[in-house]
Amino acid sequence: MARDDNRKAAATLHDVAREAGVSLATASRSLNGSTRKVNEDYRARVLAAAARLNYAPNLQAQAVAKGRTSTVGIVVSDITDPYFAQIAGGIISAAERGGLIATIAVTGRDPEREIQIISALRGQRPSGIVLVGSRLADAAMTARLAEQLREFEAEGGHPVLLSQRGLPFDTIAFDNEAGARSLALALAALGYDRAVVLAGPEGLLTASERAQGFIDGFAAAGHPAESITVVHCAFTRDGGFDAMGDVLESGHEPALVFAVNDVMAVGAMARLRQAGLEPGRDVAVAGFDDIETLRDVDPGLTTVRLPLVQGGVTAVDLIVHPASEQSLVLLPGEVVVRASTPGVGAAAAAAALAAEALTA
Amino acid sequence: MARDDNRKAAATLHDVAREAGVSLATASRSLNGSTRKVNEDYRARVLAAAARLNYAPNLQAQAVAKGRTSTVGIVVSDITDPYFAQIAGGIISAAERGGLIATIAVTGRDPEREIQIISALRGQRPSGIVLVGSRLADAAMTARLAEQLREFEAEGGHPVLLSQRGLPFDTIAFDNEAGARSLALALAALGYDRAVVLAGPEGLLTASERAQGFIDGFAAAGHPAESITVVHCAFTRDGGFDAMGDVLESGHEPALVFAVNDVMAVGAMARLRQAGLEPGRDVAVAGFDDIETLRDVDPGLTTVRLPLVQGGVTAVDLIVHPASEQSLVLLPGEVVVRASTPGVGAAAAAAALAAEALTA
DNA sequence: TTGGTGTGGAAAAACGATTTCGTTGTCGCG
DNA sequence: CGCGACAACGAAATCGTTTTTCCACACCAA
Repeated sequence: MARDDNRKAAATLHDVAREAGVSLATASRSLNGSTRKVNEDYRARVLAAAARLNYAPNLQAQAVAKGRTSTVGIVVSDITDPYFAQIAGGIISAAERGGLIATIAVTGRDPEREIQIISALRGQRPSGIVLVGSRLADAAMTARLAEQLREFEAEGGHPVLLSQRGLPFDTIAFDNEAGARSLALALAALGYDRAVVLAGPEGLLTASERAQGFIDGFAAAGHPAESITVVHCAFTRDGGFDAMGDVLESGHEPALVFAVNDVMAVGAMARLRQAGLEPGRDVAVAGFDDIETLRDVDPGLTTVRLPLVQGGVTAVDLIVHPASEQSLVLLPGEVVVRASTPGVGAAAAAAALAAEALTA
Repeated sequence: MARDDNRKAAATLHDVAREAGVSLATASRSLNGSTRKVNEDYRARVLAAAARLNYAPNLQAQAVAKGRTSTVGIVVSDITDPYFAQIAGGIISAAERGGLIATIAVTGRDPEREIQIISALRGQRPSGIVLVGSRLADAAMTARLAEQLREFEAEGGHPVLLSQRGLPFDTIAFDNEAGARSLALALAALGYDRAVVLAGPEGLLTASERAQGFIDGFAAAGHPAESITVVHCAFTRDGGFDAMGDVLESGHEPALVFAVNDVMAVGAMARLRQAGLEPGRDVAVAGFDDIETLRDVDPGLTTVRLPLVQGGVTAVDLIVHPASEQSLVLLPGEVVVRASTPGVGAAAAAAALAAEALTA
């Protein structure tokens, strides 16, 4: 049979009211929370009628009547990237817990598209928008984006920036700089005194914060800037892979490679293996993020664990319970040392000894 | 300053019309497609006014007026699982290309919650719902779910099932059985004649299809059912890890382990290492899905590549261009042999030789 | 000039909810 | 018995759109 037969319109509140023999207003009041009370008999009648008709309130109509929706818009660069997936997971589950519907859009890392998306999202009149991902150091673009967000805010919406600082809105950021600095200190303590930094694209704030933090940490440990070689590349697995290739082809075989995110680190490890070098033995590798899916790579990847899910949850919190003033939440990372950076020389021996003691 | 100062309501179509000095109808007709034509001068005036006021049409109101939205609802078990993330990525990008907004909800693998979500989603009046994830072999639950989906369809919505067969709606499925069978044949050709199957939870269709396909393939290669040990476990990384642990603790050290998805396979590999066994050398391991993020694990994981993104894209296609009859799309997988299953004995030597020839 | 036709614009009626406000009914108290 | 207070119901206004209806006008052919 063809499929648009026996199409029946969805039951409306009107239908429910008629079925229950009450007025529209009463039906509305009994079905959806209202400040006013309604007689228990009536409420029961309405609920029964609604169940009988399989009634589901038309959210769009509710939204028009109330002037606002219970939706939160999520904007990410790429949902297949586990970094964004984990953050989005936190946002979605927190939203559902708070009775909000999550809407999601992906920018593909295109700032122009990002602005379009925000503009389109405004039409949805969501109660909040969570914009996650890094900002490029492009002043003109940033200004246009800020303009859209300001407009959204003026209309009563609540924009939250996640993992990107510097715009005048509620912001949740991971402390990339401090995390990278701690990581550098930890690695220096393991005896590393030179490093190659796969630094991601120039102008991408998240990436440059991490690179800079690492350089600072190394400096604090007494290693001058010259001990570090910075290589720029895409912020992706392939970026790490290719950049590692460039380094190797330049004849350089580094003792330590720091990739500014885990996905890049994995790419770099793959490239090392392709060159016959074993990560963790011939070349130490460290990453950033502590992506869950990558916790089982071998050798275990030294990295900085970020509370990604918590970041998402906090963002929704800010939307549901807005503070009276603009807030900035800075979430710290935590260094996790694993087998990919075993250490060198005396420091390595000491570290191994400590590990031994720990297991015993 | 406190933040709800100078809140100005969003510009409405009414405002635009007044600003442009035309009627509401004219404004509507010039901004959104309509059958009737409008004078070019007027249209220009309206467009200019809209831009000036930074007008974004209220989608809820449009939806109420038109009786339908241009939204597609996505329902997944867990967005942080890369399997779902990749599918969702395909859906979202295809939706955006088609001018649809994507809404997303996660069930956390709870069938009860899944039904709730569908019901709530109906209230959004989306043009389509893509339900991705496996069905449990629970007849009562399935019937209730089908009831909700039927209702949604009757209201003019378009439900699509992705990666789960057997319900009377448009369906896109991956050919788990054939994929697993091919994998088993390939592994048998490599000389493996016994295997442990980490089979996921009992009653989860995707998992059991893969397990059964593998058993069939092994049988087709001449190895009887007794050559396979089936162990049930959760469909997650930890499930694979724990099940592998159980196997090892039972004193069994298998030559080949087939985990019914990649994430489980990675868990199993981690557990093997913990027991001092090197995957790919001491124990061969195979997975299923060919998750992108896991393509760089070492040793490379033998698996079956599924066109996950394409599955998502196809689902949206079915929503945008509905066929007149119910359709079933079966997407095939492709066996990818990597270093985690090097082969045994003469077969291994032959395989290595062939590989050699290929590189030369 | 007249009648038909095609095109554009203004006004009003949906759409499906919420919410305001007026009406009715009940109860307690003197 | 009458009055006021209070609770709860229902009619109608409202939200921001689309869509229909109807009117005005220009153009064309006879």
